Amino acid sequence: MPIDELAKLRLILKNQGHQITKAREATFRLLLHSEPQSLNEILMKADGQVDRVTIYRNIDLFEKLGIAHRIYIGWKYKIELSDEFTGHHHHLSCLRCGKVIDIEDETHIDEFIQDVAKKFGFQPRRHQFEVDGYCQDCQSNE
Amino acid sequence: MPIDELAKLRLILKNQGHQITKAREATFRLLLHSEPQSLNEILMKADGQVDRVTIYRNIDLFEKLGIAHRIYIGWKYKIELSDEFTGHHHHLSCLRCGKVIDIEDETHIDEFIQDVAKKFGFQPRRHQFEVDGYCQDCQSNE
DNA sequence: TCCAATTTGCAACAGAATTGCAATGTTTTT
DNA sequence: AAAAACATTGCAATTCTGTTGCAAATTGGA
Repeated sequence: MPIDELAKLRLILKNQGHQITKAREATFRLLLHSEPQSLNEILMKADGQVDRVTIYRNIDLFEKLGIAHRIYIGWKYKIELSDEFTGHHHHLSCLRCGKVIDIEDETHIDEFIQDVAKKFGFQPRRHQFEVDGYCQDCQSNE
Repeated sequence: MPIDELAKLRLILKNQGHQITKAREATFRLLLHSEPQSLNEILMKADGQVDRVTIYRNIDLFEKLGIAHRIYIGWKYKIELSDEFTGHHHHLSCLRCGKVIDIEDETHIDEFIQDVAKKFGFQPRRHQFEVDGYCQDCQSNE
């Protein structure tokens, strides 16, 4: 029984006092079940169904509501749905072919954050961890 | 006896077949002994000594040669000289006051990267790790 | 269904980064 | 040390990315 992701979206919007609109659902669908995408890729896929500006605005809103967030891969950022929809994870991104591998083990990272936070009296809120390199396929013909 | 950073720069440029120019040295000096800076901050500091475009181009070159690199803090990116000049490290950045704390212990992170890389046959080249949260001073009056 | 409030799309704008090219500076060769 | 060969710079113009103002359309609630 797959959870209805759209229902979740509607719930979040409603609970936070925002309207449920076609454009928002469409924007959400552009992100759903997809690798992290650049804004440009998203705009391409949208191709006029939803206006450029509206997509920007709705993704901003999604970020504010914690529905989506940016990750930084190589030079650029990409958008992906947030932990609630995809589970918290990090990425290995290939510098050559651009492939993105999701990685999930948090143990080491959490440990590390705890250590460091304690040392500096810092209160961590979120973290970002990205590894760039070459994927199996791209190592030979690098 | 402090290492002459400029000499190091010249060596790298020369070895890779690039010219040593006033503009490149000036651009380098803008980065030296400084917190990570936004491109804008760099352009301000440069203030016409070196042309905007030239700074863009030289920082690109520095990135390609591994002399400098971008880090992402909050939404924006900043430029800093790379490990060879500053030592590899990560950052705790305060979401409220913007303060950046450098952190250095790598043990946990390196371990983790080794584990994961092995699992996926991935060849890591560089990694990025940023923690956002609230620094000691900003926790009370958050 | 009607009204108030929010959201959307368009057009215009602003800022960041890139490109083409002539002028300049750097390196190599003699 | 001068000339030739090549790389780099600065400027103007352009492209790309993201934002703003506002009228028209859509949404949610009575």
